[in-house]
Amino acid sequence: MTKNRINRDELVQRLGEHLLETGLARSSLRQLAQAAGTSDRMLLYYFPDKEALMEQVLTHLGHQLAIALDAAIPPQERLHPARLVERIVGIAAGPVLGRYMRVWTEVSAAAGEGLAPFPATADRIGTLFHAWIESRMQMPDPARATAVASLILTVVDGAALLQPIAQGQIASQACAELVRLLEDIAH
Amino acid sequence: MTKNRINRDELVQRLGEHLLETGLARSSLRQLAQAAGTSDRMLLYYFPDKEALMEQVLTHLGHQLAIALDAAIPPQERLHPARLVERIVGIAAGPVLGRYMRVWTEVSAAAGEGLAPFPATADRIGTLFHAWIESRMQMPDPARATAVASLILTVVDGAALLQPIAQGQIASQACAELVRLLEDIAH
DNA sequence: TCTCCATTGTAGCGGTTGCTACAGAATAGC
DNA sequence: GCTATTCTGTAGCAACCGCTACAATGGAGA
Repeated sequence: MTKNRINRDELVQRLGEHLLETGLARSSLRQLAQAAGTSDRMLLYYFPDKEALMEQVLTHLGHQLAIALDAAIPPQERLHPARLVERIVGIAAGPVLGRYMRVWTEVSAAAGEGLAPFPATADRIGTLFHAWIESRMQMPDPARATAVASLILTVVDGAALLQPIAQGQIASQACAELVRLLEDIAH
Repeated sequence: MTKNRINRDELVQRLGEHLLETGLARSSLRQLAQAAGTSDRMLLYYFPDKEALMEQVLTHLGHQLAIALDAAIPPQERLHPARLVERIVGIAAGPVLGRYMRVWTEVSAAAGEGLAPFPATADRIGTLFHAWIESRMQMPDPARATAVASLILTVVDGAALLQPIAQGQIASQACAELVRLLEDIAH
């Protein structure tokens, strides 16, 4: 039928890349367009408005996150909570999850202020991340597993938020201390 | 000498109140001015620019936070880490710290993007909060006390960030699980 | 009363924001 | 080739942003 010059999916991918690279604050329609190699006019041709654009790009980044996480720890693998935290911290220091977490803090903060479409998007991605952590955890008691997964997610997010403070010392200390505390959980 | 119609300190206080109430995102000079009962023109008479204004208002909020914390747990009191977390969570649910945490997540996220003056301000307030937690903690080993304080601060901040997700369930589960884990630390 | 200076209002600057009207270009199906 | 539809560039809208020029106000000291 139609033969788009620029594939719409590729557009979303480029926009996501720009978001990861420069953050939510520096992402006006014109800035996004320039980064993707088009014009703001075209962005509003492919998407009804900026809100819808943002939602789709963030959803795409969510899928990308899920893929990266599954690649780092395959679905059948189960880890002791302490080992899981160590692995996640290792991933979070890398280039993939590291850039993602910076954007994620901005999205969550915007969600806290109720700015559309961030509340709904943040809820989806946060829930996804939480479910992934829980699914990779080796823990007999399922209820406890949910609670521990919540703690791990909270520490990882808090660490991302505190990254710019005290040269990241507080964040890394927190992760190390969490590992120490989780060590005593029964295997 | 000069008899200011509107006291400058009261101006800072009103601006801080507006920040707590409506967040960083809805705080243009005109919006701030209206909330404080003046004009944007006057804000730029009292402050050299918006950056300086923001820095002073956030510093004021930092002092206000310190006072609220000291009032909740007096300086000579020392608590077991698990009890301390319970107390902080109780305070954070209240009207004073609750509103503050919402703004704090925005400030930290902006600091992560390097937008002036937030990196410096976030660093100061984060360090202050961390020192306060450590100072209220009863713990023989000082090095461990620093690490545990980092973990507590990280969980509290992460919980604030995750507040809008899953109706706050993840955040509250995380705090409860942290208390459980800290319970085993020697008194 | 007069002068001086801190304070304030009015108006507007140049720039950015999200978004749109309109026309032209390209590309399909026939 | 013709037409209908899809795509895209140009130009600009109204609203907002941080900030400023300029003039008026008003109270205090002389």
